[in-house]
Amino acid sequence: MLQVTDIRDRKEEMIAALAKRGIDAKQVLEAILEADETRRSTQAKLDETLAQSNTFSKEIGILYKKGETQKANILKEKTSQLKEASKELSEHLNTASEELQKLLYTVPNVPNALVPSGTDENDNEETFSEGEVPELHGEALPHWELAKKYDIIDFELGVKITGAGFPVYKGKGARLQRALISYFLDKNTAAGYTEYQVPHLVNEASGFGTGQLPDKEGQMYHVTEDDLYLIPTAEVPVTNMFRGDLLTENELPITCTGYTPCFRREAGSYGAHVRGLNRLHQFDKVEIVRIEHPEKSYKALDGMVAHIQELLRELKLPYRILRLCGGDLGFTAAITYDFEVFSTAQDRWLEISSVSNFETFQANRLKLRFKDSDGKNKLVHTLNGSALALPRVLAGILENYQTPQGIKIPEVLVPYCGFDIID
RNA sequence: GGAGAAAUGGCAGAGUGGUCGAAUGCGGCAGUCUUGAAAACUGUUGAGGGUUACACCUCCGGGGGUUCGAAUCCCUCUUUCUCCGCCA
Repeated sequence: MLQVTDIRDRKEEMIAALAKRGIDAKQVLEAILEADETRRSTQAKLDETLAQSNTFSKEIGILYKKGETQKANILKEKTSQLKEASKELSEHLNTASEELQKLLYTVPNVPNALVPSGTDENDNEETFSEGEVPELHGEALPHWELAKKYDIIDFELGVKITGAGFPVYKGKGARLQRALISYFLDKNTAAGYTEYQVPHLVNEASGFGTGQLPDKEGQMYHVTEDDLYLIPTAEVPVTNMFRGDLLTENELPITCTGYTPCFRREAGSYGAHVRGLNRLHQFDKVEIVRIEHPEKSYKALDGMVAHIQELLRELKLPYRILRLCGGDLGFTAAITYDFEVFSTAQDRWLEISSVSNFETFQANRLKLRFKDSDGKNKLVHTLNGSALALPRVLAGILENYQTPQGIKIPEVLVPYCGFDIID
């Protein structure tokens, strides 16, 4: 959620930046300013009325003590009238605040200066690529066929017990996945992130805090009986641990990592590209989250990018980094870098990480602040990234490491797996 | 799931209708003393909104109500604790 004070100060600048998303925000921002104006003037009137009635009430108390009931009764009458006025004003205030809130919820985050304008994924900017695409002997198989051949992932079994998009990992497949989780968590904690295990269901307030609600409601599984949501990413519970906090400057940065399964309804996203592990309703992910001083958040973002690069380098997977264009940028992000691994067998790039700086957009919803050196309360910047999303890394490994003898295990994972080939 | 108790400032803990935003203690901060530190003593110390700065408004778990006036009374929700039941 954008800050109204920001809109007041730099409306034109924001409109120009939002245009990179293909949005003309002029009208909405002006409507916000207007709604805010109404809200504030109503608040002022209400305060005034309450102040008057407070002083009267105090006087009444004093008059009663003196025994001057008649005078007190006159004041009582006056105060009753004020009370009615204040009731009306506070209703106005509520509607004005709701109106403002509703408008604010519709505006996505303002893209950072680095974000290219563009409408879809074709306009994303490749900023880096590294790693060798392996020479595959004979016919290279896609991972869903490899999974079957070596009996390590059973998609049909998942369909039987739950439905499409809920695979069952088996034997060395399950072990490889567990190895990856451990490896990622070890690397993240070694880089200074504190490991957390968090709930996999969250309440409504948490969904709002990180911006999944109300916009993407349809993407989360909703347990209506208890009004809880299955998390679509660890970002939600991890970031919300700090919801409403007022931190001291020296508590920053806060850095967390956590492994969780992620649940996504993916309503309406069926098609050619969703085979195998490419798109699932339930998948595992190790996430990193940072809560940063606003002046340091972009440096932190670079650090996260470098950290994820190291993971991919160690796994020896060919990858590239994209800077998302305005049109492809998520609602809450100011800037996002996507990491993609190339799969030779599928001849396509698979997204395995997405790293974003949300600046104050989430913090404003979360009311997550810190006290700066001047003693003023300021919103922090929040950032997060996948390190990494498991299924597509798994797919990348299966496809890129396949040999006639079997699937080799990346060297760094061998100690975690306890074997060096799947055959 | 059933029965009971509770929720107050960073923490502990008073306050049961009227100058209560809230006693007191601890902690924090500043000062005196000291070569320095500790101890002792003195002062200060909740948050949000608003204002150039004041004024002023709001906040005693959340929401609603009674009243001229609520931390205090009523309703409701949530959470915590104790006991019972069930259970990985």
